[in-house]
Parts: sequence; C-alpha cells; structure tokens
Amino acid sequence: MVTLIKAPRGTKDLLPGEIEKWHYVEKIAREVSEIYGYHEIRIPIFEHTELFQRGVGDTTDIVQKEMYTFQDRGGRSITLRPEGTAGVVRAYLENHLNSQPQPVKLYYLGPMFRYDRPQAGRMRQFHQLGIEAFGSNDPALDMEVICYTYDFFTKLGLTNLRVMVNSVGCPQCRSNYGRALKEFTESHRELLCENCRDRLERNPLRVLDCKEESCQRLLDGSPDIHDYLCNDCSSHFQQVNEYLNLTGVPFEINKKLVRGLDYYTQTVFEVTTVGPDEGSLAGGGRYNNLVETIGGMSVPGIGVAIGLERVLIALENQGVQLPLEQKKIIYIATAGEDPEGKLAREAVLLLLELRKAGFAAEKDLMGRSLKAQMKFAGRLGASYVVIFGLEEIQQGRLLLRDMLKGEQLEIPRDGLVEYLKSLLN
RNA sequence: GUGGGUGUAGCUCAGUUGGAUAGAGCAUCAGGUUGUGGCCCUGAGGGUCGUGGGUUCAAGUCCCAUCACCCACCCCA
Repeated sequence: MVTLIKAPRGTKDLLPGEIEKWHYVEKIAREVSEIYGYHEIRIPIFEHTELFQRGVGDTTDIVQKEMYTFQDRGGRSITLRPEGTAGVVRAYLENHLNSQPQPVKLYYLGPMFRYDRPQAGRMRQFHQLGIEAFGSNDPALDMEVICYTYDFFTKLGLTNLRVMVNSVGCPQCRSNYGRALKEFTESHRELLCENCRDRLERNPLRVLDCKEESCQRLLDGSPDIHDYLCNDCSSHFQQVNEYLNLTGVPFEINKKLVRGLDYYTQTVFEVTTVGPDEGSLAGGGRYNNLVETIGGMSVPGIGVAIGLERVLIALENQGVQLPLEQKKIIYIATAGEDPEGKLAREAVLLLLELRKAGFAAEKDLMGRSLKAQMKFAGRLGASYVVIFGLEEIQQGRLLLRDMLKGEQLEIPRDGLVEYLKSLLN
C-alpha cells in the first residue's frame, strides 16, 4: 500500500458539517461590511517578499521567523501572505484608488499563512476578515472601524467581549516615549527578561505588553505614554474616545496595548473574550505612514484583522447556536422489480422535474432495495420521500411520505410539484 | 525555536506480571421472505498495533531513536 499523504502541518480540511458555520460567518461579514460601506477586494495570496518586509516591518516576528517564502521558477522571492494589509495597500497604489473619492473603504476575506507551531486557535493556514480605509485621518473613522468589529461579533451572538484601545502616537511621540522608557528602565535593566532587553533597542514600546511578571512589576510607575503624545496625537485620541462613547461599545483604555506590527500609528485596538481564552479575536489600528513606506505617497489609513478560526472557537465556547438553515430534501425511491429499467427512467425524469422546480432532490444511485433506500433517505435527513413502483406508474399516481410524521398519502403524479410547493412554502 | 502529553479499526477506546489467529461499542455495507427509514436482532468488510531499531524463546506490552498529532511558551488572528 502506498503511504497516505496527509494535509501539511497546521492546515486542515473543512468538511460538510463544519463548513456551514463558515458560510454563515462569511454571510454576516458581508452584511456588516455592506452596512458600513466597505467593498470587497480580492488580492493575491502570494506577493513579492519585499512587500511584507517593507510593509509589515523587518523587526517583527512575522517577517523574522514566520513567513512562507520560496523562490518561484523565475528566481523571484515570493511569500504567502501572512496578513492582508500590506497587499491591500499595494493594490490601492497599483490600481490608483487614490484617484477615487476618499476615503476608500475595502474588506477582504481569506486565508493567511504563518509558519508557526500549531496549537489551539493557531494554524499555519488561517483565515481573516479584514477591513482597510484609506485617505482620512478623521477620528470618526477610527471609531467606525472599532464599531464595525464589535458589531460583527455581536451580530454573530458573541458576548463577554473586551475591547481595548490605546494610542501609540506618531513616530515623533514614540521616539520621545521610547527614550523616556529607556531612561526609566536603565537603572534596573537586569530585571528585564532577555527578550525585553533586546526590545528596548529595537522597538522599546514592545516592552510594555511583555507578559513576564518581572517586567510588568518593573513597569509599575513607568512613564505614561499618553504624557508623551504630541498635541495632534493627543487630541486625535481624545476625539476617538469621545466618538466611541457615543457608540455604546464597551471599550476600555489600555495604556500598555502596543500590538506587534511596526506600522501602527496613533490608534491601536484589540478585541478578546473575557472568559476562556481563545487568543485575541481581532487586532487593528491606524497606519498613517504605511502607504508612504510602500509607495512613496502620503495617505493615512486604518484597518482591522479578525481571526475567523478564533471567532468560531469563541462561538463554540459560548455555546452560540448559529441559525443554520438547510434546504428541505425530497428523496425519490422506487419499489419492486424493474426488469426493463422503466422505474429507473421514471425516477430520473422525476428527479429532473423536481430540481427544475427548485427542490433539492435526490434519488438512489447505489442500486439499493426499497428498505435500504428508506434508510438512506432517513440518514440524508430527507423531509419527504416520493415512492413509486410499476403499479403506481400505470395508475398515474405516487406515494408521498412525510418522514417527520411518518405518514404517507397517495397523490396524482401530475400534481406532485404543485403539492410539494404548497407543503414547503 | 523551547517545553509537556498522546499514538491499537473510519471514530471512541479495551488489551492482565511480555505468551497462541489483536477485541468491544459506534459508524459503513448486507440481511431479518412479496413494496417502506428511525428501535431491535444477525452477519460481513475494515488493523504493517505511528515508523525504525534493540532486549527476549516470545513485544501491542520493556528500552532507544524518529515521525505525526494535541497542548503550552514566544508571538499573534
């Protein structure tokens, strides 16, 4: 026997039974996006490696150790997208969307790839819903993106959400604050974890959300980033707060929220659940310099990425029953001997007729006995079974069995479609 | 990249101090006399015991290695 090839580590098949939930979540995603005025964009699943190096940032874990990078046959370095923003920014520039009325508001839905060790809620191929809005620095847009995220979750039925918001300022504020933070930790550097000592040099803000207890203890009484925001950043953040207060979204300000991607400026936010930990459900923020980094033109932007696997896990943990509806199935069964294949032909004709009329119809394809056909119809979850043999054909009638009630009645062959329509509407 | 746990049928698991053709339930398929599902009964198919080595007269069982999966850390969605 040939050895079985399995799906690569960190990937999995979504089978019937599970995929319906995805369809539902995707449906809500599209509905909410439409309500908020975001339009779908489909960008490539792979891009030039350099796009992510420049966009996501060379110092990030994503670029340093998590990218699926390979050479294509033309010798180009290609990377499977680890996130959506960089690609959307590229598409915005490449397609001159800056010449459209601003802001340009886009959403995407699809797989992302990161070379991580898989665990609960973390796959090498995972799926994100994301939105990006370009061309406006209005705090009301920050509010809108956060509100969109919260709305999406609540429409799905999630509760116990924690929405954390912060501002990391512009590069100027950040470098001032970074300096202050370095000074503050200078005297007890040895108390920081190894990782943080490194962070202090590369990206000082990241020290703030370190999970090491010793680091957190040291940070007690550390400088407040909000004291280092310039006037513009400070008032921007204040206005975001004011707008958010109008929305009813239960957010909290977390001064230590930093986020791992280099490109964020000013507003950053993250959504998690309060109870059992599925990891964060969504993260996002403003990136007023990213477009410039990628394309040389200064355009403000803001976005969010929502992890769909984690949303599904949270829904499961919270016992949310999704309203999955499935079409009622009509099964066609034949009874008795069929030496000339007449029953089989009649069954096919009926099948075609039912499907043409819009019903989900099935017939036996396994050459099963009537008993086995009934059993199969039961397993399919068929609502009705149409049964006939040669005798019924001759008399121009059929048996129609209601599988739920376990009752059946005789009806004229010609009236079947109309009768089923009256039953199912 | 680091640490922990688990690998026996499609699934969930038994398998004694090492001992003969490796079992059960569920699932699948077929039957339980003429043409009727769910319950019940009978039967069938399905396993290189993750893989490779070692110890032993004898390994599913003991030892080593390796791989895969799960979980956690880092980080993130």
